[in-house]
Amino acid sequence: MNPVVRKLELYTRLSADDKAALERLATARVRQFGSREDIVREGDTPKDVFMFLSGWACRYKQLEDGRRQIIAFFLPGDLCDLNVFILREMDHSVSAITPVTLAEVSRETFDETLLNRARVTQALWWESLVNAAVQREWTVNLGQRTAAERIAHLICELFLRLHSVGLARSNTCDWPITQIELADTTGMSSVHVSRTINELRNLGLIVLRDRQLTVSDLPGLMRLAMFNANYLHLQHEGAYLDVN
Amino acid sequence: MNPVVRKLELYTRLSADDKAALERLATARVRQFGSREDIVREGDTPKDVFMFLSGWACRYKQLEDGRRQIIAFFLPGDLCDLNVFILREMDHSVSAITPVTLAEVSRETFDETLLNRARVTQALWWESLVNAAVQREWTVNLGQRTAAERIAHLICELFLRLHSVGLARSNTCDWPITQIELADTTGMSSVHVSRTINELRNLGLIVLRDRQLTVSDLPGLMRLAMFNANYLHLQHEGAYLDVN
DNA sequence: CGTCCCCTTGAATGAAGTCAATACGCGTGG
DNA sequence: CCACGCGTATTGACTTCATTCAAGGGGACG
Repeated sequence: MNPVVRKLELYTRLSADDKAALERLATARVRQFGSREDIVREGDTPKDVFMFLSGWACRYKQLEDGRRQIIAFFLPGDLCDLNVFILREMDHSVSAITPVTLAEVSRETFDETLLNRARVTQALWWESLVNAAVQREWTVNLGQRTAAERIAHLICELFLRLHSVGLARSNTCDWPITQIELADTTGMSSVHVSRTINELRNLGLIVLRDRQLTVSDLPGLMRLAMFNANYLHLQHEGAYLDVN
Repeated sequence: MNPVVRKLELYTRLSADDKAALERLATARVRQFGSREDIVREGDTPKDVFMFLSGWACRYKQLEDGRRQIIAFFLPGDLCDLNVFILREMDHSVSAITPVTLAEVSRETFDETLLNRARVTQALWWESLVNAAVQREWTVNLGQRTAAERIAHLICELFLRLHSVGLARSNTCDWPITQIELADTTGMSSVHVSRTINELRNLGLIVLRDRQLTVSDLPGLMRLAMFNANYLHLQHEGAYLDVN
């Protein structure tokens, strides 16, 4: 099933018609990007909404002297800035981490298709409010948590997010990000990321190898990270669907 | 003039009628909060949109063990989460820094009044996209910048934002935040904030006393912080109004 | 006039970064 | 098939930056 539909259905019930409309949007203009390829660059004029269908991507910003901060991860089912086109110019870049498939939807198509579908519109707002909440939590993560807590927190978040779109089997999921990318995400050096991951391994919380992550002790990891899932706002109308 | 109107006019031209409508919203249900008083608390059910009319406020999150991170500042003219009511529960708190005046607008009133005012709606989206961009920039700030750069960057941002709503006279503005709050914002200890501010003073970049900030050398401060104002998206349709 | 909060400064400690060497896996091309 | 190079991960030693602890000063306010 289309991961965007799957994700929005987490929040609200969609009619068959709603789903079909979303499905059409997600199949009309599909594009592929290679691993580590830029999808949009800072300074570009924003044109389309992106619906991420497969693979991992990230938002990032780069300082003049080369320091780079990853600002967000896009997983299948995620959407990118419903209203960017209001702004004249992108203030950040988006890049593929793995090979990525996404659907581009023009502003016009997007508006026409969804404007009078109240439930879809509401679900889209929910999605973008959750994105904002995630961004806030990342601020807390960088500002207050220690190295180990930061990494642990990020792992909890991504694991739960993957779970919510069916991309984690029991306690295992893909983990395509390198330690360098993890460093650029958590604001630490890659050397220290390596040491910190080892710490988590030695605590028996995770197993990480061959780009596969196993969370051996999710409660323990959450405790260490002081992870409170409330900011993901999974307690919603459609939550009952989680069981399926 | 109402700072919300002033701010939205930065972006787009509003008709006299639009302005009057906003003015009505901003005067109907006005509330006052004392210095350091909580305005909403994590866990509350979101009800209203807030329009900040005077004073400074902040969003913050607190970890179980007491560590606190300030996530955003609200200045006069700022709005708070147009769509929060979609979410069941607040995932963060909002607190006054100085005495604060704000207008509460219920979801219904908000929708009724603005839904068919296209320019106002667009301006409100612009406002919330800029908020998101600010949040992203804070992520970069915490993740990549050094102590001095962080403080310098924050000063640049707040100074420009105050300027854009007419709350800075030439190179001076109010600076009501304590060093402890600055520490909770920049993820450092208050001791180190003190030292870092002294560093900026000694470089001749700022003068800060009696809750008044003077930016003696804005270009220098921006250079130090690697401050790029693009994320504030001030290059918009209504920018010509800045001259007045 | 005392108390509380905020700011400042010094000295000791601790966390994370840098530098550097090594190891491993993977793909490419000889 | 093996050699090579490249990107990634790991580990140790050292340095740098920021925190913590502690003490003192100053202003606001009851």
